[in-house]
Amino acid sequence: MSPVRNPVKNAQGRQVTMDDVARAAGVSRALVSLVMRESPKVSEKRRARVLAAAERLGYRPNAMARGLASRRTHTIGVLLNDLHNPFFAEIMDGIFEAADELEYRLLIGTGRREAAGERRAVDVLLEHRADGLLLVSPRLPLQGILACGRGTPPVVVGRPVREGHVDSVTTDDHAGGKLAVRHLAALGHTRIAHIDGGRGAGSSARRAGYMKEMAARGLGPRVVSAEFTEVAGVAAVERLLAAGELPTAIFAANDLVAAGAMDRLEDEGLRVPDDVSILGYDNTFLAALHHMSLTTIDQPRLELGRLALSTLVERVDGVRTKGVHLRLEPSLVVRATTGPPRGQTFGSDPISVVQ
Amino acid sequence: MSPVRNPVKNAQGRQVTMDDVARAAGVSRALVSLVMRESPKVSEKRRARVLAAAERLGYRPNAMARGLASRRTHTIGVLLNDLHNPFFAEIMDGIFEAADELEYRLLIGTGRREAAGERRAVDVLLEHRADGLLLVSPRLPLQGILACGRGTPPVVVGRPVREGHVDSVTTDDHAGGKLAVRHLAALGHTRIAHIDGGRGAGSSARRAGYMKEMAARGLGPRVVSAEFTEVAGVAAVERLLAAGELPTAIFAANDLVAAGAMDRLEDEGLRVPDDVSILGYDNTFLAALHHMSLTTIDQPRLELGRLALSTLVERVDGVRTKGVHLRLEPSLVVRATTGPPRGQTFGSDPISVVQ
DNA sequence: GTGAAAGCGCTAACAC
DNA sequence: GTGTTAGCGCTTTCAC
Repeated sequence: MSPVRNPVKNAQGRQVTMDDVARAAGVSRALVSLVMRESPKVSEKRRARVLAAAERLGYRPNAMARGLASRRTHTIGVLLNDLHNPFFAEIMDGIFEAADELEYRLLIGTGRREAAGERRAVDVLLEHRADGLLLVSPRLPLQGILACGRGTPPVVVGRPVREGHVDSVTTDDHAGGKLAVRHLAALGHTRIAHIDGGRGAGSSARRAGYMKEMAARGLGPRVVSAEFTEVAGVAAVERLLAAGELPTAIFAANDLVAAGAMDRLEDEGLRVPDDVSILGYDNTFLAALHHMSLTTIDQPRLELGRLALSTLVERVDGVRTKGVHLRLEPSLVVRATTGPPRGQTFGSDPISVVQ
Repeated sequence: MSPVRNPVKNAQGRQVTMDDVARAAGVSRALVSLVMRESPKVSEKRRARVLAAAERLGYRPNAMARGLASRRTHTIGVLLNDLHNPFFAEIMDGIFEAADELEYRLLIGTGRREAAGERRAVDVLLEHRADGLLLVSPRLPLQGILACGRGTPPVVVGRPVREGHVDSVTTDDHAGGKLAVRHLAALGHTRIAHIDGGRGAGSSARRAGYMKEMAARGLGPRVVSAEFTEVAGVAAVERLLAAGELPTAIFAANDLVAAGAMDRLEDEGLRVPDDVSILGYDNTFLAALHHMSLTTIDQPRLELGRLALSTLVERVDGVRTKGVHLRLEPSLVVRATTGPPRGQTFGSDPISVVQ
């Protein structure tokens, strides 16, 4: 394990360059370049000489010069919105993993949760000549996304995009919404409300799935509009309470909303799941916290991130030219916050996975 | 709000360059360069002409070429370890905020939680000629950190570093540990155990603070070794249980550990805080979840990240040459998981902030 | 204020 | 296998 090397200065007080290494090793600069790029057509003897000289001088290739000359940066620009939501942190985990494996660097920009900020952030990523763009649940209008398309391939994760040659990787949120209703209905619930995620990515599909499955079962839907935060969950339950329309089960837009909803209910002296069942979405580590033990719809977050990055790299490397739209399947994870409605013993085992 | 522009091709099928803009505007390339850098010594008329031409052609400056020529990238390399822990996600928030404001880009590398991985990641950041290095709770041995020092200034956040000209930004964890004991002792506890964070950053200082304050009060310490995760918290309580040495209060290394500990206790039929009080560390959003409502020691996470970045930029910009070691004060946040020990009504109000 | 010329450190043809 | 020669797109003296 050699120590971390570092761009050291040469005699002239500048950083060490290939020329310095070439001179020290008594070869030409081109040869050094070949060695650095691990070309097979260099004799073992010279390769060793060059490597030794590089090590001795503390040479470190200059990625910018390399990028300028080769027109490839091996850098992926990532547009990120909201690190607060653990869902995104977990997607980033997958992105990091795949980037590491495929030897790509990550340049990360954030849009401060506004479309205008995102535009500026994308601008910056493009100025750095990222080889590709990874847009994580962007708020950016679709048009802006498409504009990125010329020159630098984009892939959107977490938000369905059908148009253009923009790749996308998502979870089937419509199916997820249906899954949620099916589970609750199977437990015997008929009054199932949905607290939605407003204009957040994936929200409308989840809501549509909910609506569809409710209708299919002849149940009356009840949607409370909110957004993807805990406080929104609290407020939504407040409205339900105020309207005197408390359902026996609530399908929340995501785990954070579910947490907020649950808190508010418990404040009211209501018990989960005895009085009201709660179902979340995402299956972030939050839901898995033993203390929370939230029944939820799982999105394969790591896989989502990994797939997004590798899909992008395929495109960047020119392995593929056709657009793809990958859609992963959500799944139900039953924990402790859902059960049969009050005074009803439904089915055999309420804690079973219902597809 | 103009649409996202993008490096468009010129007549020769290459990206649009300054030369193209210069030609289109009927000026020299140097003039375009001045305009792009917002130099004041360009006539208003020409400036407008150049800007219009650039806009029309979809010109976007090439950050690599710029970096090569100017020897400044306006990019900060960030070494990140563990996005899982919300503590780091919240620090990143602060870093992003400050970077945005100071117009610096963030190149982010991750070490896969091992020192060797970190070394490689730092290598990459250095190859990209980041202007400075931000090391977030690095596992890297100190020597490696110091090696980074020549050429590229580093600042470490979340881990105390006294040597060399390495800047650091931390919370006073020693004080935090004392704060924790004081609160619990003031509530009347005498059997206070500490589940520590093992070799994690900040762990030893928290433990030392705990030890010191316990000794100062003539109390016998009890430390269970663990790490900064929920499962470690579960396991630690398990050991306490197995040893038949359950204390009346537990000071956990961080909020995740506290969550794990709490779960395990409740599984055992014990109630928090009636049977055992629990105190966390970090004050991540997790602790604030109403459902959790964890008493904890607050680290100013956003401030930590912001300060780290601005400190680094000061150094990069040459505003400062002396090393600094900033240490922020932790503070106690009382919520619902601490109270007087069983059968004891201590003091006037158990839910008061005790310094 | 403006333009010409010389690099920044590297890759990529192409000869040998 | 190895060296030579042009650039990559920009900044930066330095004259004018």
